[in-house]
Amino acid sequence: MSENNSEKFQPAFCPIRHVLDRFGDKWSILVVELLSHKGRMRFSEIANNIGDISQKMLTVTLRSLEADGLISREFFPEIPPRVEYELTALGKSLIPPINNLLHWGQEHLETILNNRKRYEEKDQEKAKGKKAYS
Amino acid sequence: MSENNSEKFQPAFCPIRHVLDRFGDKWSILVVELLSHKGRMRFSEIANNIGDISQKMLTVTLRSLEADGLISREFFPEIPPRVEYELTALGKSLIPPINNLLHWGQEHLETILNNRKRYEEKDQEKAKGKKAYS
DNA sequence: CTGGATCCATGGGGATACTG
DNA sequence: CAGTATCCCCATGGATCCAG
Repeated sequence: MSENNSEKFQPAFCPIRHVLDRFGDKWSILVVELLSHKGRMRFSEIANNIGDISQKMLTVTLRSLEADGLISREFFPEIPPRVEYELTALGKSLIPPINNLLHWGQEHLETILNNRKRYEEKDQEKAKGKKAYS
Repeated sequence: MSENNSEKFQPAFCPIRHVLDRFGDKWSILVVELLSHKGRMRFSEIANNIGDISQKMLTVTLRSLEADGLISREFFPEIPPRVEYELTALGKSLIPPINNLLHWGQEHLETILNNRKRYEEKDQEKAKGKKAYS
């Protein structure tokens, strides 16, 4: 009985965990979103558009997205070399759900920031109250 | 001109970054998802359902979700004490976009895992090829 | 230009002990 | 039971140098 209560959130069973592990990093979703707007892009283009990503993290992110089949990588053996990235069909299928989430974020961002601010103020009051006692 | 190219992904300008910062951690989305299924839950209930979250991280996660106004926290001064968490209206509004993303994940998880596997194999072949040369 | 390889600092997050 | 406080480790990710 007690076994049946803990059904589907235990790490082993649930695919949700895989998804969250996949997009839990700061950059993956951002890169996908970026590529969805600009289409085909070069390495340095992506780096410049994001601004504050190190080239190491960009490389790692692109590799893992490529490994999952979300983006394609085309290498041009020119001098200087050129590499272009693009969303695959699978990658494109990810755009709608991502946009939903981002849209929700834009819609509620102000509310959330206000909530956060109020919460911090309440926290400081409590801290004051404690200090007044001692 | 060159300024106009880098429009909206720079950290300062874009609300997307706030969203990603908010949900970039491993646990927030999982807790929201869990609460959306079970409704009102106690601290230890959440911990048990997730399984492999430390009580520290659960506390931190719950606090930040509460700070953003996504969940409500009710404390019962009994002995032993009891605390119950629940999604707020704002928190509930987050369920559909999250479910979309998770649904996408479930649908494509197998494909992704296969892609990843094939990618690793290709990687190993390349490594072998290199060694054969030297 | 596009990375790979390495070194290294930071902080996220676990383990443990303690409190109300 | 539901945290808080502390210590501490290790992965994440930045900086730098090197290669094709």
